[in-house]
Amino acid sequence: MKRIKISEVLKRTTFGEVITVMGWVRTKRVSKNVGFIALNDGSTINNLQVVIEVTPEIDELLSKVHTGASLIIIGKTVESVGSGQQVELLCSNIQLLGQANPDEYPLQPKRHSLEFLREIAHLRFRTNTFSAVFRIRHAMTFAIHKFFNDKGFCNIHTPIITGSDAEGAGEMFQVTTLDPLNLPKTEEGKIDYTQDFFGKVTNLTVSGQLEGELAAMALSEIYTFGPTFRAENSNTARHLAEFWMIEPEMAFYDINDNMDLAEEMLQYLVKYALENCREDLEFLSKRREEEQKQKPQNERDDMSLIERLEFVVNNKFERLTYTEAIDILKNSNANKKGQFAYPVNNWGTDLQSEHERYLVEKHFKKPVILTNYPKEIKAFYMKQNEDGTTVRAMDVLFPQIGEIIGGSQREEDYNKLLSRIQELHIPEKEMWWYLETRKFGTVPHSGYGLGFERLMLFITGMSNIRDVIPFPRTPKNAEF
RNA sequence: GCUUCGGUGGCGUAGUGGUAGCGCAAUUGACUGUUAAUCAAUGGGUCGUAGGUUCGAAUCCUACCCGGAGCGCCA
Repeated sequence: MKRIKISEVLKRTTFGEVITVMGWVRTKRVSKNVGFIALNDGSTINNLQVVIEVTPEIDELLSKVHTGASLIIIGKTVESVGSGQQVELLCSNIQLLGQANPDEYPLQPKRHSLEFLREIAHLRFRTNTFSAVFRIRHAMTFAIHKFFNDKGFCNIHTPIITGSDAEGAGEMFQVTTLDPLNLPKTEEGKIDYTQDFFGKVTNLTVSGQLEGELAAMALSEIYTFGPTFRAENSNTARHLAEFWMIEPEMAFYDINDNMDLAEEMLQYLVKYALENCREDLEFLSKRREEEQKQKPQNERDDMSLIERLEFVVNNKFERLTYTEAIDILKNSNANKKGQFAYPVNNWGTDLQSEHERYLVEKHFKKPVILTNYPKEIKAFYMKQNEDGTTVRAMDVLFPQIGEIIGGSQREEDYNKLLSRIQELHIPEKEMWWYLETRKFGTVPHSGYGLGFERLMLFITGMSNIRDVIPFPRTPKNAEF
């Protein structure tokens, strides 16, 4: 008989049908005449209660059924006698697919720490928290494609292996098939990469932006959604060595169009989660509330997870320039009282995490978009303003996580772009194809990068980025 | 990479010089409907690793490994 998913069974309002379900045991409670199994198949956070009338033969089988075991159950849907669920399954046949020895199976019906579950990432999908997180992750992936598709954007697959070492976004992982114990050498004694697989040095991409711009110069509005790799030795709850990034690039968009798109997209995605992942969000919201109780009063959230998501959907983001932000920070009580580890004195220095958090969480109490940063602290490809000192960059700052989006209007003027490349000693020869877009039919254009896992942190209320990607890659950790 | 806290049964932890205790989970038994059931009993630890100090080390010292938080780099 065909398997019916538990998410479907739980929606039923008519009873009496004999059906087959399959799943994993969450808990088992057996007394003399009746037993209960909470069965979960991952289709929903909720379990199906299976009711079993205990006979000697069944009792023998049930003694092998523990938390984590997999079962096929054939039974009749009945209206629940107990509270806690509407429908339950009266078991007529039970088949044990796979046992889970309780002496070895690490997930027992009790609270486990996220740190412990991270060490058993192969099994953590089976917990409520992680199944909820990864169902939401899927929904967000789908919503991103839907958002851009509905707007007529074209999804572009940019390369994962890149021959360009000038993407300008951080340390790279080298890709090579050379034997490290027997490297071919040139006459000068350097490594001879002409003998490597691609005949040159190649790396894993740190950004698909430059290639994305090429596509936007013909298709007008494109986006990428792929993995990116940074070999930075970053040890924080907000960084991964392998993460997923969404990078739209739009021809004929100026910085304001860019901000409008970023804001509309973020609100769309949060709204999509609220409308399509309600049960999982409610579970995570409660989970976070429990977690908050462990913290001192002054460090606790002022809103629940769901309230915070609703707040973002219903309020415009605050937009201001870097210069305005510096003024606010300089004149803030926090600065005057010396509460910042890095006091704000000078225009021109980059904002620290504490400053971004002050603006978002204390001053405006809503998402903030900062624009027009000093050119010295931003990338070479950003459009230079007429003042000669700032560029049309934009950072979207979110509560709890800080920078969720970084973007800019791109410099479309060939000569200005070239002189910036030369000033920063970026290998000009490597950039020939990028420069040619400004040589032939250049147009004003803009784009940004959204860190997918940072979005996931915000949506799920999880506090460590390693808990919103199935198999996190961080310094000294590539298990599984 | 820096700062800081930590590593004790499967998990969460107490124990700051005299050779380990608690809670949860597990196991067994009881219970005619439970909701991470309840009640009773039982088993389980060379205290991260290596070295040192001491009559004696989970506890003090040194080095290393691993994890958390914060910072830097950024998405």
